[in-house]
Amino acid sequence: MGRAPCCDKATVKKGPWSPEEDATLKSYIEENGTGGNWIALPQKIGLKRCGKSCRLRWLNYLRPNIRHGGFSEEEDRIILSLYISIGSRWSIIAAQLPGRTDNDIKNYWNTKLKKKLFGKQSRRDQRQHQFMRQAAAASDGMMKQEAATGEAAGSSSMAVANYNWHHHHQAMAAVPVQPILGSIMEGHRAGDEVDESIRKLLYKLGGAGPSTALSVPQCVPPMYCGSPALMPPPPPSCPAVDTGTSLDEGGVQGSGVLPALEMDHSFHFNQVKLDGLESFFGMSTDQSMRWSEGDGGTSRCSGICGVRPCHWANGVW
DNA sequence: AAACTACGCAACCGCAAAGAA
DNA sequence: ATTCTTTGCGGTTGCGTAGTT
Repeated sequence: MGRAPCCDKATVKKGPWSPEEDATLKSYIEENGTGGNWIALPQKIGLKRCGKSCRLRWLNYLRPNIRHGGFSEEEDRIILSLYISIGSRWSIIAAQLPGRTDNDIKNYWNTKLKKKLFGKQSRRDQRQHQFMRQAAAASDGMMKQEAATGEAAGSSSMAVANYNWHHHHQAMAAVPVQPILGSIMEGHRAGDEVDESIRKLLYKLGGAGPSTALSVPQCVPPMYCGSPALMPPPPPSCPAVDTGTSLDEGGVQGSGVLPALEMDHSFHFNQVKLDGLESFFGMSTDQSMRWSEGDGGTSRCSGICGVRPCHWANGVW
């Protein structure tokens, strides 16, 4: 038995909205609000539209103070750093950019920003796409682990959503996007721009103490990225997995020193993404982790921890 | 000028979470 | 505690348009 459709697809209108439909929906909501029930709304106002479609139209287009296009450099930076930090959680990213919708940001990322950052090479683009999916899956796994275990008190998503990124990015405003990426690639030097705000955010995201320099092993199964407390014991054959290896000591491309070492946590969280970035820039992949989907959806880490390969599968090293 | 390709954006789809009954 | 409904989200698709051959 299939899933019940949210509306009668035979009678419901699809495709682009007409100005009349827009006007009907807009004027009704402005006068009466949504009534707390999107499903019932279109019938109430005589629109042959699915409730979900109405909601989407309102949120992405008709809502007051919506801005389309014309993303500023600052917005680029915000999107970039949030993407690196939390992945494709567009609604959270949108919450930091007043007037922007998640759909807009998602489209902007997919069509422009990604190319702006990574260049426009189709082969690489494909690899990147694949890598992004894997990275997102890894991030998701981690976030879900946290949610399931009550880590990151108060829910990571909410914490990020409530965080004021403008504050942080005012401090970063002088740094163009490319150099930010560059600094990440060089070992996460963010220089003096890293301020208290991001520390707080990462604390919320990862649950580490606000002044704690995290120590994380270099080879971590995707579902544990960023959650050292949840990790299984290290593989006995993995020399890099000791208790004191933090990223600035060689975690990712080596030697950079981040003033606020709490950043380690965030970057480790996204190490898989950064590894992907390395490959796009033609940097060595020898020491990059390679995530691959195991049989039956099991995530595997085929990491090469410095010297010897280690392997995580099905909950064991 | 026509055919083809790439791009950008709006909208749809399906899943999962949240809330109500 | 369970089931059902609604909402929110992220991924994907489809269409119109601009650019290229």
